[in-house]
Amino acid sequence: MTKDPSIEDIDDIDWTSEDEREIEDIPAVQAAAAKIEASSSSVDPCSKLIQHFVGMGFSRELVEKAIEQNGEDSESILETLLTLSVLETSPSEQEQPYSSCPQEEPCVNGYDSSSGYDENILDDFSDGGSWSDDDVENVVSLSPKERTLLSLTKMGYLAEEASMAMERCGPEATIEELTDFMCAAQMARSEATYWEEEDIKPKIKNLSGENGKQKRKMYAYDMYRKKKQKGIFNEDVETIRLPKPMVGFGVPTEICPEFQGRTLPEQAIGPPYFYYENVALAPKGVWDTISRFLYDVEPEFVDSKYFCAAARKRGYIHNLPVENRFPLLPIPPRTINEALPLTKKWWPSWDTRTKLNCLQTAIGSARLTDRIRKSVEAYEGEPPLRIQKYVLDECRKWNLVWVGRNKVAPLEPDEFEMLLGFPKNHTRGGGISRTDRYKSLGNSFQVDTVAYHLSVLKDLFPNGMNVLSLFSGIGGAEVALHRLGIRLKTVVSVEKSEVNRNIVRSWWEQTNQTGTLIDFDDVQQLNGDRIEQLIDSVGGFDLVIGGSPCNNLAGSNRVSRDGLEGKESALFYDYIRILDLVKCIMSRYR
DNA sequence: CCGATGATGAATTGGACC
DNA sequence: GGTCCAATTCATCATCGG
Repeated sequence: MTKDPSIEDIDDIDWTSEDEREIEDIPAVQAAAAKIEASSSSVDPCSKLIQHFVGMGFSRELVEKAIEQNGEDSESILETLLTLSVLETSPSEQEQPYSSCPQEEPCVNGYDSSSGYDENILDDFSDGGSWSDDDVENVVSLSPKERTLLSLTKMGYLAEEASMAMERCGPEATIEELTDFMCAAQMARSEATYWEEEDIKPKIKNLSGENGKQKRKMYAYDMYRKKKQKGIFNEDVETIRLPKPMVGFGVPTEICPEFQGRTLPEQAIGPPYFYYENVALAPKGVWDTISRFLYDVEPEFVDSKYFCAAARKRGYIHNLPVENRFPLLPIPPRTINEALPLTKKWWPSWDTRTKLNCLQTAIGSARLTDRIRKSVEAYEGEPPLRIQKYVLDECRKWNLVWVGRNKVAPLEPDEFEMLLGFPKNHTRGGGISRTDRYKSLGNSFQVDTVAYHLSVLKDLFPNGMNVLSLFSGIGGAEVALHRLGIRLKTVVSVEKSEVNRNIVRSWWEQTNQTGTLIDFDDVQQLNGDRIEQLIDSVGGFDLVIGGSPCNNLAGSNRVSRDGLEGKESALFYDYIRILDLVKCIMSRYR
């Protein structure tokens, strides 16, 4: 192995300390909310108005001042309050005065997976949440605009920012549209080379116009900027585009031009390293949201057809270096022909497939393969184009391969394993049914693809790694690291399915691991205390890796493709919750 | 109860064409 | 621009037989 210049100084890994940003991002409104005094029993006509705004989280002094200036026009009072509260938190002591994305909420507050997003916030309010009971009735009496504003400030946005966004996006805008806008605004601001505290407003105003002439690489920023240029009022919000070809920051086989490194957003830089995965073809806007919550890191979209004989279009968001990657050896067969040599003999010339489609959780039925056999059998030589098209369409849809004269069949579970880069029989036996094997494999990583991305860790951690593996499934991440020759010191694995946990456990025991495997069955068990305790005992995590459930995102789901807020896919918010906790706790240790 | 099976489209994107 | 066509997709559910 060639000596890489970066190997020598492992201690110099450029982790920027995060110590500075502990609690500075608490918006003024929240700070004010913390010191709400008991409501006065006074009966003067202003008191109701005062209570009204105090209920929103503004301090009493501020409210009185605002009323003094504006009389009883609640609209203008609100404007004044917003301005005043911004002034109260002078940005002078803040390195990033306008940090606004929700994930920057200080970890002392922890994360509530059911909140932190959209209208769930409002539900939290009616439950009391972190607000005192006295506020509840005030909150209920708020106008829709004020409720929205309150939601946003509770999410961690500055009141002025939220107000600005509401102004721009119009009265009908949803919370998501508003957070989108503010995130875009934050990105635009982060472009500014210098930050002058006295011209906050001009900078914000500048958002709608053109900003910054400096040339940069083609990143998400540009897409957000394009979105803004097209006009924020447009219904169609521009989403993150999938690259074509789908090779991410590079694959070993294809020559990938025009990519020369990337610069990560400051907040994305570890420790720990993190690696998040999900389906590339998610409903509109999903990847924008995911990216936003993962520190605005641009997703790396890769199709595993560049690594094996089956397609697998996935998005990966990670903060790993992208230089000097290397593939797992041996290089797996790259065509159907090479991967399944026995099919070659029966493969008709008019079936031009060289790659399989995505390996999914369900397989084609026997009845279907029978229909196909009959329709092809009816002809001596080549069937007519109409039949060819029918057969090919079904073969593509169900990933069928030719296993005999006029006979197609779905792939076997061990062929799934091989194509996905797992050892043979990885999911076999030990009490797992055939149906469950398909399901577990269909939901897994393609090991070669993930390993290629993780390969940069080998030189960074010559003594091994501590890994926090969320939604582990059948252990794709663990297998990838192991096959890279990276020692696994401690793996904390979270996986709901018992059969999957058994698979990983028995793999662990069969591969002579020298480390420790700790598993949990529920992400909810990983609260702040538990994570702190784990970090204490293992000495910190080097990598947080996982792909959260895709069932509510995947195209094959005809029943509940509900997006990121779907029942299972919403567990994404547990990923970021846990990642954020790890990040915060680790930063304290340094 | 468990495991296997078969029926069940829509969303999204890109390209060709007008 | 708009419109059509083609391709693709880490799935869910009721049901049936053991």
